[in-house]
Amino acid sequence: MEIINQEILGLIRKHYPQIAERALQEEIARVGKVMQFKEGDVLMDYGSYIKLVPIILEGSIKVSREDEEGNELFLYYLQPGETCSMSFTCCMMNKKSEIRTIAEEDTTVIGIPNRYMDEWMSRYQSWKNFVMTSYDNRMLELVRTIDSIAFKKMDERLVEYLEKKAKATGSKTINATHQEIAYDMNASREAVSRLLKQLEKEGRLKLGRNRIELR
Amino acid sequence: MEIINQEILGLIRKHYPQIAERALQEEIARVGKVMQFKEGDVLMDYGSYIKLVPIILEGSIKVSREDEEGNELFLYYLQPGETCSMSFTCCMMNKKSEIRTIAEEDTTVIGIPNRYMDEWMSRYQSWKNFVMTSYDNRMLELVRTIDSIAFKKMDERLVEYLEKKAKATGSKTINATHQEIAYDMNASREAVSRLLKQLEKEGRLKLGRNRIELR
DNA sequence: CCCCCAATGTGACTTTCATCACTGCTATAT
DNA sequence: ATATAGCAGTGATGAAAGTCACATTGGGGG
Repeated sequence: MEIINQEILGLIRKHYPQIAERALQEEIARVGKVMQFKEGDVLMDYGSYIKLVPIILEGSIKVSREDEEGNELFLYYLQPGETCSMSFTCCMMNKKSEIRTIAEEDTTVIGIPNRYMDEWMSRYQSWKNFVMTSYDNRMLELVRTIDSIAFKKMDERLVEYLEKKAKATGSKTINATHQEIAYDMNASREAVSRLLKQLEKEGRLKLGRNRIELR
Repeated sequence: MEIINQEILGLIRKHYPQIAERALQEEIARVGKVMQFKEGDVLMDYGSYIKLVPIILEGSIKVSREDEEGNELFLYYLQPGETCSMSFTCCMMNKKSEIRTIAEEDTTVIGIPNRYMDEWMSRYQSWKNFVMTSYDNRMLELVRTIDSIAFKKMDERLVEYLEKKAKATGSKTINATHQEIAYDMNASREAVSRLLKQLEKEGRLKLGRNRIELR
């Protein structure tokens, strides 16, 4: 007999109030596999198959996309209370991953084996709602990403990027090189550097080596 | 007592083989409201609320996004056998629409009142799978749209656009002005004209007034 | 403490595309 | 048949951002 991990149960209750059924909470704590990732760890890469859907308990996960030539583009962050919608069907239909997920900071997730995904959909109202809402939130996030790259100039996009990154890590200080930011935005390092300098002149942030302090 | 529309039932069986349960097929035909749209009709606009989820039987629907300043961007087409995932939660949670959908050609859809959406999810395995797969396909489509605008230049994007449009209408001849194409791509008319001319020089298409013939 | 190297800053030039201003074409309604 | 309005072609110019080349800087390891 498996023992319910009380700590996990507490984290689920804290971050997933929308998962109301006690029986479901307990089932998640019982069958879910707790996984810890260090900053920079790759959870999922292009073309990889996954068997567990990650439900995020602590930390944050960066989701990005890469084309054939290796150009990369940051899509969005996943935070506690969220899950990777891309994984659902990936899991359920045994499809290859279309995205890459990397731990933005030290992160704890609970992996749900895919057979439960499906079973719970029929059995628990709140699980079904959770899954549906997750899909919808991700769609909306993707549409906002499209807005950004289709309608906005680099300076606006950069500000958005920095704000999202700050929010994801919960700190006004961002640790990243201009080159890393440029990769995420699919831009050139020089352009990012010049725009950051401009933002510093406007007093909106302060630059340091490997460090950006937002106001 | 309502009568099952045999024609609708036939169309459902034809375009939605994945909806296997006979009882579900019949229920769709019974409670669904058949709606006809003419080319150019707006099914759903920004900020509008919808009460019916459209399941496409015939024709095709153009889905696009507009920003605050009125810049527009084509996202993807919906075809028979597909549904508007954006509508699910829009419907179920009474949210405003984030997108605009326009009939690309004369189109027949069957509208499912939202209370059934939810009920069927628990009751019919194939409906649940259909909904989940739809979400996933749309996500993938959005990611491909992102690839396009983030990684590709106008010429490639234009070719992709033309190919999608031809596929959606099932014809190698596209009826559209350069201005309309420019709107969809969030580009300038002149740029579209010049690139089309270039493609014509390369022998990849033939230009006419309001008309583009693909090879 | 100094060296080294990765990170950052900067100028010059190019490419892509938008914008503007105008010309010319073609279908159709009177 | 002609006027006209919407469509399409074209050149000039400019802005945004990429690319290349190189200078400068600052922090950690020897």
